[in-house]
Amino acid sequence: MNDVKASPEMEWVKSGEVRISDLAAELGLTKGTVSRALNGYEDISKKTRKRVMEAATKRGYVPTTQARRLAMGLTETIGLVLPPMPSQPVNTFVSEFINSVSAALHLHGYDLLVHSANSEESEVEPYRRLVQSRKVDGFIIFRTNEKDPRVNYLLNEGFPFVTHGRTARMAEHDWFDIDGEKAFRDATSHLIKLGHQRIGFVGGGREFFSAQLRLKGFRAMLEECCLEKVPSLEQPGDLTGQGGEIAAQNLLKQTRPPTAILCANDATALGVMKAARELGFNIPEELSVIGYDGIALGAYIDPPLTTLTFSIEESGKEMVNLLMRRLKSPDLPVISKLASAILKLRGSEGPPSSIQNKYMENCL
Amino acid sequence: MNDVKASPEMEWVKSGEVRISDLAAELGLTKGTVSRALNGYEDISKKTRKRVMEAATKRGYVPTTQARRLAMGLTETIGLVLPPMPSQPVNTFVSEFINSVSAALHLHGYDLLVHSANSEESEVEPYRRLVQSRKVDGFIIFRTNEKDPRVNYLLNEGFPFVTHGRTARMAEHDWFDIDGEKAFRDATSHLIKLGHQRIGFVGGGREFFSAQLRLKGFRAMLEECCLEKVPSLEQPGDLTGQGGEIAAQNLLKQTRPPTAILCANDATALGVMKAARELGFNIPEELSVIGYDGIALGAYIDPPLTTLTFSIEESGKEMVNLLMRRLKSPDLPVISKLASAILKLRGSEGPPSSIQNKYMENCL
DNA sequence: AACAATACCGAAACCGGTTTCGAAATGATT
DNA sequence: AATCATTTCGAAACCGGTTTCGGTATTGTT
Repeated sequence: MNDVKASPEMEWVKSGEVRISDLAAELGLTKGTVSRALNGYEDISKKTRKRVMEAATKRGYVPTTQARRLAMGLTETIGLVLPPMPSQPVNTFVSEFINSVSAALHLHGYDLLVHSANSEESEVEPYRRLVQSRKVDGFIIFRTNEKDPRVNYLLNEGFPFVTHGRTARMAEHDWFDIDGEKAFRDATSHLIKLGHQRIGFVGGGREFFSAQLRLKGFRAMLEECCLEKVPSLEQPGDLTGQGGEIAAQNLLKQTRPPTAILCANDATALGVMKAARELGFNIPEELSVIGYDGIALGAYIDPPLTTLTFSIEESGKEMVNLLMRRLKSPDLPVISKLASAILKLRGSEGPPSSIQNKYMENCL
Repeated sequence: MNDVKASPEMEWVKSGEVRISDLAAELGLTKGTVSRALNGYEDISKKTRKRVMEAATKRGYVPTTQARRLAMGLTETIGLVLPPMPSQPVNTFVSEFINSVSAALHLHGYDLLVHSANSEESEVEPYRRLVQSRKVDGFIIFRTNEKDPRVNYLLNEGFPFVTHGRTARMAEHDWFDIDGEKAFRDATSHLIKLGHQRIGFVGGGREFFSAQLRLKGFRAMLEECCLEKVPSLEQPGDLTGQGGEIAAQNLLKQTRPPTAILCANDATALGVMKAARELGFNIPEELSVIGYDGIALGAYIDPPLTTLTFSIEESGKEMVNLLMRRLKSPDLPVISKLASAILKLRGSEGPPSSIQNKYMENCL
């Protein structure tokens, strides 16, 4: 509580108007001595240290960040570049992620610099600028692609960073990810146990590594349960609601539509549900839908969206931990952390309708 | 296109390894001269300037930001503190807002520092820290309260900032806001023209100035259309889905429930719709619902949510413009900008059912 | 009491830029 | 060719801190 008392006689003290040289002059010391006193050097007598610290708090001295950082040769700042936003209906992830990253960084005395990507220029340009102008010490990267130019650039530069999501070069950099493969194995298994035999999948573009892994988990569980892989039931998407709509139409207009659809994310799932409604499919009676992301809003739609959820706060924290470790000792071997998503049942899935079930039995 | 050619012979040049003194030495000049040459001072001959600039681009020289800022006595950084997030289902506003603010700042050569608020400490503490350590030149504040401690603190300090939303002291600071009053006049008028006579309202807490203004618009239009103000039809909320649910239950369990409900934001509207479904009200046949925020996701639910929408991108841009103006000339009179929201009809509203309508006529 | 060891602080360099001031070189003027 | 005005650049201070190094003053040892 270094609050300046608001006594009437005391004129208002503007914050941060006092410099280290002012303090030094006032105390009859040199600024070097003041600096060492405040930073806990051992070669300062307890008496002077006390004198200095008291004067510092009394005068409300706070070192100028820019100067300190210049002298120490670091920025204590981490960069986060927002990928250009295609009209994604549900960007709740981004703000929560920023929030948790920022909070975690703060614990280490670091700041978060948020930069937006200009969609007209190269994807790596913002990174290049931030590196060259030495505005940041490291990066937090999310929404990785399998072959990610940002990762390539930073690896080439030898610049510290951590990704949220794996990449083709994941052996060369620290990363944090959600085990989407396992998540989709779980979700697929859940549907199969409910009795579903024809399960559709709406993925993300080939460029999204995580979406590929989710597809992989889906396929793996199908195979494990001896269900044949039907190519027409695997539809590509783009992780948006619109993409979900289109994919759902492709799936549901087939002569033998699936009784359940797994979606690579919640936005896609919302699009799928919309298309399903419009085509007259009741959810979950005639069609089960499961998403991925755990957006809170999924609980408010009808029926509430069953989804795979994970802790964004944990993601942020873990990534910051990885990055801080890397900054402290750049030569440590790369490490990674895989967290798991859990299936949050909310009601958009259920057993397939008996009619379809019988139909299926006849076919097999 | 200052890209380093990736010719095989050329060894990879790490970015930002060359300092201004290196350049100066290489050119046989002093760093002062190099600095002035690069910054377009008139007292440098065209020949030397050309020589310097060529050497700079060739060697990939980019001035170290920290040093430049220290020397020039500014941070070129704007702070944005994320308010502690209550479990708001739809935070899409925040990320879009950050994105647009960041992009706009970048055009002016400014960076965006995002800080998260620790809910355990005072609301102004993050601001105080950023001001005292001189990490930012100004602030972007959003989600203002009528009596806002952050605004009080910064006004007291004489520190530049712009708010998104009005406050009790709006005459003393620059602000940008959406005309929520007019927006709710429009929405109310729309419902009345559809034939609604009993219209419910779910607001935000008293602390949210903007929510109060929306209520004001609602009341004004009721009065203008000679509809009596029914206190029980005005329910408080907290701008969350849960708050919407509770408020809707209070409204719909009344003996004469409203035929339409206006909500202070979309999150609330989603909660209202959920509660309405659970109580057996069909939307929009038996109950019209209108929200505010224009979240894209509203288009994917059933029925699609009619809402008042505005451009977040414009908000960000305008606020940055106001702030830049303030930084450039601190003594200019305060100005403000009011943008308008437009009613986006998507289907969650319609004429009241005839039965209720007749019932109303009897009563009047 | 003389000497070595230690505690404590001042002086100065440094981080990497910007900006002011003055001097030297150049050009123009008569 | 001498004088004055300009052009052009070097020197140095400065921004506000941190850190190294060395010199006193003090303490401890015999």
